[in-house]
Amino acid sequence: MARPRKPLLSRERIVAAALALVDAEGLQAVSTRRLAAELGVSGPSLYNHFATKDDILDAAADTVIDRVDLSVFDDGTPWADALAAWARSYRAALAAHPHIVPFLAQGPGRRPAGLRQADAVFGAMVGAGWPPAHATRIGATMRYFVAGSALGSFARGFVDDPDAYDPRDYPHLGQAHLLAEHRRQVDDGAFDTGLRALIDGLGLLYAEVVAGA
Amino acid sequence: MARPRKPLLSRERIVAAALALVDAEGLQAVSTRRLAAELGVSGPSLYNHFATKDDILDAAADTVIDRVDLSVFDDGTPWADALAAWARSYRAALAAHPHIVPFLAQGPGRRPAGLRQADAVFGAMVGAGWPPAHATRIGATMRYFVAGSALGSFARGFVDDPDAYDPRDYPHLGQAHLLAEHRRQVDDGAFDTGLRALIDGLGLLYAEVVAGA
DNA sequence: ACCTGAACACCGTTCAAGT
DNA sequence: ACCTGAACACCGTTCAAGT
Repeated sequence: MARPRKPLLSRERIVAAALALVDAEGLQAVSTRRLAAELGVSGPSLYNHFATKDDILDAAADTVIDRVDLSVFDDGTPWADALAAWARSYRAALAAHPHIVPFLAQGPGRRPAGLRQADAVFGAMVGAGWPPAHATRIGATMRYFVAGSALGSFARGFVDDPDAYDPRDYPHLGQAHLLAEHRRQVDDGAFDTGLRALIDGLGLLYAEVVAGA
Repeated sequence: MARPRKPLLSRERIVAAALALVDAEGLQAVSTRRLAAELGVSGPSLYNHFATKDDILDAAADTVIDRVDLSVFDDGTPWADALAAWARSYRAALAAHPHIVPFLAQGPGRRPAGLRQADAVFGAMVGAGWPPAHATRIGATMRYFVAGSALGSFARGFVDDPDAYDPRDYPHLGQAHLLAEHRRQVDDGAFDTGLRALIDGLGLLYAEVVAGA
């Protein structure tokens, strides 16, 4: 049919279809031909709107990050509570699209939402009295923890096959295979415990660096 | 030449060559044909020793994790110091092979070293008096943080092209493009700050959960 | 400007054939 | 048992051709 009078595709439609496909069938289901088929066009058509396949996935990942709630950094919430609320919103945004997390992990790429996030955290921490160098590190630290927990949690977990390991090799993990079942609870618990420890630890540092001196 | 009298390949040789190739040229340089060429054989030969390409990369990743020093969990080091030493050794092991980190992030797969690690941490924390549920969470929390920081640090960082973002979009990150340059320092600082906060926060929790009650 | 089919240079993996 | 070349069913991407 060659060129239609009204474009069949748009960046928005492509990104939405890519994210839907990732959600439904996982990252490896996304090939340019498959994605194009999903959109009712042929493979090369996508290259009229994006330079590469990775750019498409970057844009999809950006829409995920863009749903993270940053309003707590702007509404007078105390810094420690704001960090905790942000971390929970961040985790929830990733949990809503677990299959794209491993792609996100491959590097920030060209994703403006990540920068907006870094900017909001940095501004709020400096506003709360943290020295700029600390503000940068705090934002990064929280990202590390949330990203790491998302990977550990949502990326497929421990081997489900109990025969995969001999309990004698892991004296303390006698029922380790149960972890596959109870994984979600372990992960949620670890996230809560770690988040609390991080925030409390930063509170101690704040007393020393900002309130003290 | 068909079958040689002495095998040309072994799992060890394949894994070593795979890790060397990942280190030298990155994950995407590893194709079965390329890896086989590096070993002086043809592509399909690898399938006599591994079922899939991912199994090869899993084995390579396992050798990386296997270099993490777990001795601090067995030599009477106080639990908090042991956790910190382990985290630093873990980070150092990943930093030595930065290009394999994104693969590691795709899930634990079949990597016994990861289980040995979880077992050692769990055993030491329980030995220090932590309730088992907490011991599990602490191990996971630390893994989240180290893995997240490795991804944030070693996976290629912020966009290096200053034109990629308009400073007006990120009011607090005026010289954000400098982050590319100073990234290593920021990452190391964030790791130190985060690790300290985590350990200190866990210390508070310990006082409440174990020492108190 | 935006879509198409054909084509290029790859992939991971299977398999029959060789020793 | 362990290697080979040929083959299958794919890839991401380019490009000339069509409107």
